[in-house]
Amino acid sequence: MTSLHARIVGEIEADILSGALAAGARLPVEQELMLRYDCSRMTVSKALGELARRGLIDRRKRAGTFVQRPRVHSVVLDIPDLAQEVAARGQAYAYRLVERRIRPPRDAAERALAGAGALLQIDGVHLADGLPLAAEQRLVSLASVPEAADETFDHVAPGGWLLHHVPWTEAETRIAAAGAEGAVAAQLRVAAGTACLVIERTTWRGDAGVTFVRQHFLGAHYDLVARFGPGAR
Amino acid sequence: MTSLHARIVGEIEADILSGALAAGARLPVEQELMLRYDCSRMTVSKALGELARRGLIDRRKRAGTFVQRPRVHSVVLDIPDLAQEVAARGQAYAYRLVERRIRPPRDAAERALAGAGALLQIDGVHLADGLPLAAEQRLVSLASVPEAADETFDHVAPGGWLLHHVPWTEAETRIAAAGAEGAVAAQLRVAAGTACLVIERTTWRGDAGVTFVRQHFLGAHYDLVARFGPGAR
DNA sequence: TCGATGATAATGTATAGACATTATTGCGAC
DNA sequence: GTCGCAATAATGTCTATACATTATCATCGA
Repeated sequence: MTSLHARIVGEIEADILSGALAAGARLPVEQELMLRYDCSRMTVSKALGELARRGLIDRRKRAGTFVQRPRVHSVVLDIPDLAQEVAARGQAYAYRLVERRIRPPRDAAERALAGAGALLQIDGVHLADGLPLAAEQRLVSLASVPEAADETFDHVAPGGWLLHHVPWTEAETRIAAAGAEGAVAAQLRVAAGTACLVIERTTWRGDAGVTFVRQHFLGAHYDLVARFGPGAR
Repeated sequence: MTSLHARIVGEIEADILSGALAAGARLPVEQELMLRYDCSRMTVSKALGELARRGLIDRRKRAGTFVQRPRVHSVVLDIPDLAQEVAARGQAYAYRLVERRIRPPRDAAERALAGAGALLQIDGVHLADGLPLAAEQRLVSLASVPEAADETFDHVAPGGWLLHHVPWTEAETRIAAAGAEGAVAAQLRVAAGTACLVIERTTWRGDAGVTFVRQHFLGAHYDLVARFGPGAR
C-alpha cells in the first residue's frame, strides 16, 4: 500500500528517466495532475516538491514545471566535463583522437554493456595547454546511442558529446591508482610506472548500458575534490 | 523572507549539528513544535519530513522523532571505516601505531584546523591480513576533540574512534594519485615510486576544524567505488 | 510471572481552501 | 516598434481538520 504522492513521484520519475519526458519538457500543470490522479493540490505539490528537491525537475512560478537537464551528477565525482574543468583553470583544452573503431564486444562485461548491438571504441587524449592530462579509453553501446556511430569524435571529446545526447543516466565509478604502462604511458608522454589516478565509470540509462570509460589522469596534474555534509545539496 | 518551514528545518538542523541535540536524542513531539512555532501541524510535519529525507532524523510512529546517528556520509566516498571494509572483504584488520605526539600547528592550514588549541598528530598503518594496506597521517584538533588527548590509539584506529566520538561533521575530500616516497614507502613496504591512491580529508564540525587526514592506499590493493543516479539515496 | 490484548500517543497521509509570490504575456501609451 | 505596466497563470506557503497506521505501554487474565 504505497502512498499516493509516492506513486506520483514514481511515475513522473519513470517518465523522466525513460526519456518519455525529455529534458526541458514542461510537465502538466498542477491542476491537470490533480485531475489525473484525482487528488488535492497539496498531494501533487508534495510529489513535485520531492522531485524538485531531488533535482529532477525545476518548478518556476507562473512558468510551470520543467524537466531538469541532467546536472553534473551529485556534485561529487561524476562526469567531470574535462573541457569545462580545464577551461575553469584558465588553461587551453584540447582533445586528440587516437583511435576510433566499431567492433563487437569481447568479453562478458562488454557484452553486458553492448546489449544486442556493437560497441564503438574511442581512445583519445585530453590535453591542457598542449600537455597530456589524461588518456581515455571509452566504449559506447551503439544499441543505446546509435547516433554516436555518425560522429567522428575527431576533436570533440566523447564525454561531453554524450552528456548532451543522452538524457538521464546512472553511473558507477571506481577510483584507483596505478602506474601508467605501455600505450597509456606513451600517450601521456611519461615514463612507465608513473603514478596515475585511474577512474573507471560505467553508465546506464535504466537497465541499458550506455558507456564504459577508463581514464588515466596524471597524478601530479589532477585531483578530485568532493565536499560532503548534511547541509550540502 | 524565508518560509516558516525552512526556518524550522534550519533551527533543528543547527541544534543537531552543534550537538545541542545529541545523536539518539528525542525531539519534541509535533504538538510541542506547533506551539513553539505557533503554526499548524502540516508545517511542522513538512519540516520534519525534509530533515528525515536528508537523513538527519528518524521519525517513528508512536515512539517519536529522534536524531539519527551520523551515517557513513553520503553513500559515497566518505570516511570509509577501514576496519569494517576490510572485515567485509573477509580479511583480518589491524592498525599499527607509528607515532603519536601533541604539537602546535606548523603552518597556516594547520592553524586553521587547530583553532586556539594544539594538534594531536597520529601516524599509523592499516593492515589487512597482516599486509600494509594504507599509511595514514592524521592531525586532530584538540580544541574540538579534547578527549582525544586521553586516548593512546595504540591499536584502535583514530578514524573509527572519531566516528564514535564526534557527532556530525562536514568533510572535504581530495583524491589524487602519487608515488609512495620515503617514510610512506617504508611503512607500506614497497619500492619508492609505487603508485598510491592518496586521499586527503579535512573534517569540520560547524566552523571548527576537527581533523585532517592523508591516507596513502596501495593502488594495487584498494579502490573506491561510488554509484550515482537520480534514484539513488 | 508471564503473556496476550486493547488503549493510546505519536507519526503518516490526505483534503479543501486561502492568500502570497512571481514571471510571463499582452496591451496600451509613446 | 518598444517600453512599461497591469492582468494573470502558475507555483509557494500555510491553516484547520480528518482519518489511518503503528509501536508502545499498561492492564488483565491464566
